[in-house]
Amino acid sequence: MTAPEENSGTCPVDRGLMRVGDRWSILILRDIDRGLTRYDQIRASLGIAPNILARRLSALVAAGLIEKRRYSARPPRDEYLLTDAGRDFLPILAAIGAWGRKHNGQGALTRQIDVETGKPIRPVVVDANTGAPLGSRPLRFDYPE
Amino acid sequence: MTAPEENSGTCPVDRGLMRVGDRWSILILRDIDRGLTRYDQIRASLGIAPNILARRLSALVAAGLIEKRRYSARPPRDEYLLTDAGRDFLPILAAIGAWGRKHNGQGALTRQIDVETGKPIRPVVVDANTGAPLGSRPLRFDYPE
DNA sequence: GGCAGTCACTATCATTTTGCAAGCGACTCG
DNA sequence: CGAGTCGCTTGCAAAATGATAGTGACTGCC
Repeated sequence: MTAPEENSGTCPVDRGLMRVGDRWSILILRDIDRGLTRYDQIRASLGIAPNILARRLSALVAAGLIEKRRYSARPPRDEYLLTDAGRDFLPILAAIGAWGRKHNGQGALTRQIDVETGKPIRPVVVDANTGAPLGSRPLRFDYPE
Repeated sequence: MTAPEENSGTCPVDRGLMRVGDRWSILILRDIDRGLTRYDQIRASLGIAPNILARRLSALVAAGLIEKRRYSARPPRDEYLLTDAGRDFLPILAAIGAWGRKHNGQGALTRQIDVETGKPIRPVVVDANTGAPLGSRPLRFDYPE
């Protein structure tokens, strides 16, 4: 993928997508969050080819979203854990999930439940300054320099 | 991309990614939101090859995220506009942008400004039930049937 | 009318990425 | 010792992507 021309490099969305980028990576993060931290667990869950999974995992490690940790020395076994950057990405997953449920959501779907209230969460993106959901107030773009 | 095995079809994240899926599509949505609604505007902004852009645009139309509208009959000219589903996706873009800024953000980056307050927005994903940012309270997954 | 120019593509072909299937090395368990 | 599990790698076919060139519909200008 070549570099953009006009808007080169100044878009934070592009910066974000450079690091996660494809569908498999995002589904892998979801699985690790669900507790599927081992290679074969993820492979079985996603039905992904082994070479592809290996490539995606090392790309995610290189991008700093997950890390590989040895949890057993004697059979040598590793698991993949989210880094801080990876954990920071999880709310976006939830927002994508809410969108998917709304616009593509026939049939039974998995949900996330708030443990304290017992209710399914309803992820919404808000502006932390005003508390208003994005889309409810007018915005403008601000381009640097 | 083949179908997942174990977790087949019940994940709303997967449902969402089926429709947007790749990096170009997401960058196209961003550009349309910025007001670049015409083919050549988007092509120049992204530096994308014309055949790829045409394919992505028709995929986004087929997925119901954008629509093609003729705004001039006499030179026949069309523009691409966001549908409701497409507009619903924009807050996720903002959240991805916030993540990109935080974890990959050296150099000047574009921002979105709240027109009323004049301040840059700070997108955060919260649970609409509790108002708490995701990640601040324990959650569990709930699988159907 | 003829010619240059714009816009929105399509066609062709090379390159890259993805994905299936098979195999492999380290180890455990019986 | 032999079968089985886990976490991959290798080889190769198929599909997607991307660079480049060209096309058709029109406008505007001599």
